[in-house]
Amino acid sequence: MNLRERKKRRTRDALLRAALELFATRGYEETTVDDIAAAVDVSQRTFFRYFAGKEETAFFVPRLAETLVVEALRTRPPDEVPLEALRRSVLESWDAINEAVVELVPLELHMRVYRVIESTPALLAAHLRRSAELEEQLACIIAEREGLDVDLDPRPRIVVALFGGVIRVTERLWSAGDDVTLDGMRELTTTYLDQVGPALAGNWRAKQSP
Amino acid sequence: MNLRERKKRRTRDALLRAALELFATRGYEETTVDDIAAAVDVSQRTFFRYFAGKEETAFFVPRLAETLVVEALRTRPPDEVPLEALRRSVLESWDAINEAVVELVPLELHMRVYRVIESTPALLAAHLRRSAELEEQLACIIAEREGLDVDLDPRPRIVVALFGGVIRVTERLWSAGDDVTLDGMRELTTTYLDQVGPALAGNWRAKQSP
DNA sequence: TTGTCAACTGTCAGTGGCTGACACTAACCT
DNA sequence: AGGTTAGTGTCAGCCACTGACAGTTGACAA
Repeated sequence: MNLRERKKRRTRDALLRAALELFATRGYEETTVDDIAAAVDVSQRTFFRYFAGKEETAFFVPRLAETLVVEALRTRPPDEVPLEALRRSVLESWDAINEAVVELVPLELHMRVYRVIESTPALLAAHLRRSAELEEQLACIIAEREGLDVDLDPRPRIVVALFGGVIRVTERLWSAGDDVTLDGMRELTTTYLDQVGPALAGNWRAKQSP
Repeated sequence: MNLRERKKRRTRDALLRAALELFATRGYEETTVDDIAAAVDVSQRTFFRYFAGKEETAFFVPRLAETLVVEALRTRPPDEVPLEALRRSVLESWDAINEAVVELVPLELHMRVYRVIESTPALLAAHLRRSAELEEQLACIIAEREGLDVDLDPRPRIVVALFGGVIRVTERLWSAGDDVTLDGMRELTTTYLDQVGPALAGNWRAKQSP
């Protein structure tokens, strides 16, 4: 790797870490791009040569995670039932994310940034849009696995929407709670997904005391 | 009603219509706040005294719709099963929205704006965030109906997430298709919701030819 | 080693969304 | 009619972001 390339990577990493650190401590809206650039001692213009916008820095890790989930689902054994394939893809991709990024952005920092994302309207909106795009990709893969046409058969999109909803709920609970380990997340996800069947079974009150 | 109040309402309505019309024809990002203000012949500053931001004008109708759905769900008979109560609330609120707003923003204009919302990343993101907030409210109401605690029992949030997912999918199909009537939407929603059960039943391939 | 090319960076000027401060006008009320 | 209050315009300024141009620094060959 070139000196040039190394230098580039170094300033990009520095910008990224500075941004995330500032977001996590001071808050997203309270952090200006000038602040981030100043913390790395480059011009504001340079920041925008590495990132398309302030937002992009906040979603660096989530972005990686998304690509890994897609990859994981693509390589799942085709005999698995859709919901099961999705669940396993997510669970297995978390390890990959952690390995790939822990040097650059420690899990603890990522957690703090995630809380900022959820509590900052503009970031939350962006997060949900990204999730929607991811779900669209996943629906297409599921449809292909099952030999269906996404535009003719609604079921792929429906399962993925349901799955995505559950994931979002668990993510929120996870980041709000105090067990911010990977195993905690795994456990939470599993129990919630197991609730899906019962939740749709109809009359809950009748089912609670049989 | 005062002369003052009438004047206020008139400029607000004028700003709203001008904004929506411009969004629908020229596009959201291609329309500046100055354009909107100029179309009504007021200063830019005045625009911001009526709307918190450019975005708010785009979501004027959706905002009304949200409050109506919440109201509808609140007054649903308590013996209905959750998914059914949700479905009926949405279906019945559409008529109310149409009545309440058709003078100010004709259905046809609203449709064009809706397509702009879906094709403009920033607006789509905002739309999804609003939906998420609405779903949170609905989950709380459902939980109350069923005598549950939203934070202890995951099922209210799960059904609402599923329901919301289906609604979003149908909305997209509806606005993309050519039957943009209310009845078309009603029909689409009904059929899609009926697919929920089968979609989760497990192995689709085995079920397709029994 | 040196000179050339290409890539990276800084500076500057400008746009668009949005806000605070202040002065001005017009509607309200007595 | 005259004082009060609400609504408006103007101006100045912040922040995210972009294009244009010039300066600097690593890459590579002669």
